[in-house]
Parts: sequence; structure tokens; C-alpha cells
Amino acid sequence: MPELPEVQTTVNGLNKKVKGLKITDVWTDYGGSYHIGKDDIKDENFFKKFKKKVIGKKILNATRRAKNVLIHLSENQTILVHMKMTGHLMYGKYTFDKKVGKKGAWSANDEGPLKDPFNKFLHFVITLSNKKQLVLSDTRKFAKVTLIETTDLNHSPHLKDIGPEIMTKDFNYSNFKDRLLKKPTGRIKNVLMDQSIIAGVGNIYSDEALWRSGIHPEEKIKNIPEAKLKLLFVETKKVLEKGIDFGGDSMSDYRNIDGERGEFQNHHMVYRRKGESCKKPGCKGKIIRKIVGGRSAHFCNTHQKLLVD
DNA sequence: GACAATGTTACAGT
DNA sequence: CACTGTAACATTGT
Repeated sequence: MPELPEVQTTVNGLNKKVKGLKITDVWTDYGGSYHIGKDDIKDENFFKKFKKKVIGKKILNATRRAKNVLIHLSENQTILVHMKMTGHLMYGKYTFDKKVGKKGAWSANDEGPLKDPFNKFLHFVITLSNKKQLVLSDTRKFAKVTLIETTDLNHSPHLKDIGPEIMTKDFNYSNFKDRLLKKPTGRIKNVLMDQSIIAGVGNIYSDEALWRSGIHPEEKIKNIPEAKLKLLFVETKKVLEKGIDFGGDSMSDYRNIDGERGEFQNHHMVYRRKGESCKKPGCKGKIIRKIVGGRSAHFCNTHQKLLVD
């Protein structure tokens, strides 16, 4: 799924395109899919309530918390969308064709997002007052969509255990160190990706940040020298910023609000470069792949050596 | 056919 | 309790 830069790119797009519009209808075909918990539109009863509550509301703006998209509506309502692995939100002119398949399907016509003439994976569609649509494409159907009272957001079970945002100005190195040290024996890659420790970093950007900092993904937090940890703080922020500048990473499914790919996948130093040579100037290393904490880690076997076992 | 895939979470085991 | 590994979710691309 989208990590911080991809979610931020989507949120920026929403603020440009759908702010001020009213919701006139909502549609989903998630019903019957598995779901965890009763407060998700995959639950048919929840969707009925959701529909009643959001129709007629105005979209005020969108924000990001960790990897969640928060679409703030009038009358204290906020739609939370977690895109998980393959979800992405797109905005354009879509039409519903009853004749496609058993239940009908949505497709984009000429006015819809570029390069997305027909998409079989649209599972959630919001129709807006200008007759255009905000759609959620979600190939693997892992996404989460729910509704929370805006004033309760921070206490909601979906957000209450999420750690601080690394990109905010008041989050400094000392805060970063304190957060990571909550898991002194944890392995850096996994702790960096732990949303309850720090919000927004996932598999791609953690690999890239560790490569830039010359830290082995399995190094335990307490064994990382101060200078390296400081470097990691700076480089993590830099690489996330770079991801945003390139409009996100579309090596896999991610698309921006206009259905276009981001460019970050063309600037990877390690992620998915297994067997290739390390790009660090002067480094003769090779990129290797290893499962760390259940996720595939990519790193250089030369300039990212494990210091302490 | 086998394997891997941007995330999260529940559960079993140590 | 802390931590680790695995499976599950559903589907695609290599």
C-alpha cells in the first residue's frame, strides 16, 4: 500500500479537486467480502448507516494521519480510508453500466482519469454534486473505509494507538530517539515501520532510509550508535520528502487522484534491486534481500553491516 | 506453477 | 509480559 508519500499525494490531490463539493450518493460492492469489525463499509448494516450519514454533507478538506486518508465533512463527520496494499483513490467522471457482469460496474469515460478507461476493481464510489465521482480502486479488497465523528478522531480505535508524525516541525531528533527506544531490543527496520512508534513509514521507504544511513535492517535499536541514529532521522525525513516530490511510488498499484503513476520507483537505491550493485559512490557491495520481521528487506551487504549480533 | 507484492491484525508459540 | 513467526485477507504480475 501506499506509505506516507503516496497517502500525502492523494490527500493533496483531494484538497485540489473535491474540496467544497457535496456528496450526493455512495455505492459499494464490498458487501459480502470479509471484514474485521462492525465499523467498516464491508459490513452491510454499517454501510446503510454510513450512506444515510454522508449523503448531503459537504467535503471541507482532507488530511493525513499515518497512512490513513481523512476526508472531513460538514456536521462533524470524517470518512477514514486506509488503502492498505493496493487501494488508491481517483477522481473523475465515471458511469455505472448495469450490463457489465452480474451486478454492473463503474467505468471512466473520456473525462475520467487518464490511462484508466476501465477498472474492474472499483469497490467504493462517492458521487459528488458536480456529477463527478471519487472512486476507490482496491484490487485485493484489503482497504478499510469507515466514518468517525470528527471531534472523536484522536480517540477512535482506528487512530488512538498511532505514534507521532515524523514530518511535523515540532518532532525533533530527541523525540525520534525516545520513540525508537521504546523497543530497545527491536530490530530497526521493524521498529521504524511500527505505526505505534512512528507514523507513516512502510517497507519501501524503510529500506531506502536504512540504505542511506548505512544501517543494517536487523540492527537492534540499543546497539545503533548515536551518530547513525541521528543520520537515520534526517535521511528518513529526506527520503519521505523525496517520495512526495516524485508524486509517490507506483512500482505496484498506486496511482494519484488523476489515475497517473508517481515516479519514485525510478529512483530506488535498494528496494527491489536484489542482485544488483550498490549505488553508493565508491561502494562495491551487492544488494541482497532477506526476510526481516516477516517483511522483505533489501540492503547492501557491504556498507550496511551488522555491528552487534 | 511457484513466488512475491506498498499493510494490518489475530493468533500461536517461545 | 515481551517478542517472533505465520496466516489471513484477494488478486495480480513475473
